[in-house]
Amino acid sequence: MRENLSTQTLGRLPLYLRLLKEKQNDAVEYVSSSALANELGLVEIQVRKDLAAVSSGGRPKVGYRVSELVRDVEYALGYDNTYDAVLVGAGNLGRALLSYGGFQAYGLNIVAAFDADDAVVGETVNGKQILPVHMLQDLCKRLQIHIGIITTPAECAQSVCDKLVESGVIAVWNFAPAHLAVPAGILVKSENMAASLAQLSRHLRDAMK
Amino acid sequence: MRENLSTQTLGRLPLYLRLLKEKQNDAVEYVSSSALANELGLVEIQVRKDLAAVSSGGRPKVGYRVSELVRDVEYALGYDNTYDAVLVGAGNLGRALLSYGGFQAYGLNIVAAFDADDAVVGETVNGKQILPVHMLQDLCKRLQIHIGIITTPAECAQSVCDKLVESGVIAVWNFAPAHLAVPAGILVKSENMAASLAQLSRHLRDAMK
DNA sequence: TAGATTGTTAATCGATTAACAATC
DNA sequence: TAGATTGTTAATCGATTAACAATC
Repeated sequence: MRENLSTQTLGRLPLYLRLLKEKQNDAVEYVSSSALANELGLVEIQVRKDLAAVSSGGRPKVGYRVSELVRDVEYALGYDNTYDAVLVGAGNLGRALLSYGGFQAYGLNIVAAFDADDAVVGETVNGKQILPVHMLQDLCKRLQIHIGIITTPAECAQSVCDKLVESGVIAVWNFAPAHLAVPAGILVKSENMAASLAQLSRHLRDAMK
Repeated sequence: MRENLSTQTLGRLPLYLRLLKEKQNDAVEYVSSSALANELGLVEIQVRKDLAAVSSGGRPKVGYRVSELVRDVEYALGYDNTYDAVLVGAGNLGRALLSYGGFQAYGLNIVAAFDADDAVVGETVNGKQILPVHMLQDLCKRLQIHIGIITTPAECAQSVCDKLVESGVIAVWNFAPAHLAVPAGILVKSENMAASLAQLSRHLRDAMK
């Protein structure tokens, strides 16, 4: 059970977790690497490597204990803690994330949203108030918010990011199609839907001809 | 200008494109690899490698012609064609994607949505009708839809995917947290928000102690 | 014991980075 | 010409895969 996981391994852990919880529901006690690999479209040796990185291991001939694996994977994913977050930019995407609610399971709790547009300020989405953006910094500091979600247009993303960092945010989840520059020690994770779309488009073009 | 791009390179192309278009707006004619690298937080040699893979190249001492690069990158991304798509699962996330509208710029046109819940069937989101899911296959075949977007709960994702593939869809954009098995030749691109969240959670936990 | 399954060590593969040559 | 910038070839690095040993 190492401390440092590769980004690749970390990215596969949620897939394992979902499947493991399904097994748990079905009262399955042990699972083998080949079973997991099969259901997830991976190769078994990769599954073993990944699991070895986060868990204390399985038993030859028996496999891995599901309950143990669930616990270890959840710990590795950081889902054992819950963190408060703010969201900036209450447009379509921002509202969708506010409404979604499923993030709780991942340890993320959005406490408030902010927008620069007075027309939407004051609204409530899924029990979360949309506040004017000038209140952003004060609230982050007061509530000691450490995660910021950016769903603004690309033009505002950097300045919003700067404000968040200034107010104590150390992890930024960025949905704006912009590169964000941050000081060392701050993590920016950008969702890159354009990249996914590009893969789809190319596949289609190649398949069509 | 090769035909086969690595997934990594493909993933960076949208970042270049956004920046290049900004330059174009500002009437900048030439740009160097170091300028691009700087603004995107990359190293210049990587920028040159990426651009070499999609464009016929720049001029020493001058740099790359912005207009040429925009054209070549767009082509590489497959944004020169527009493809019709259907969306299945008109929940929070599904509606958000329907409303978003920004996908047009990436060559994606969502023509209709489907849902299993009669309560939402008949509604219109952003001019797009929500149809009952039993009409899915017929419509896909009739309109020759080749892209399917899955925003259902995880439990339904595989069966929806099967239906899409049966009806001629060859590229699937999957937002459900589930692994989808498909025949050879079909591309599944899964958005993995849980993986991003895991990175944020871990960073926070590490930073906190 | 034999066989299934995990875990470790080595080999391969691909992407990134470095060094340097080519060019305007 | 000199210097800046691109492009190519080689080295490094990390992740995946393969071979095989350990274990129940």
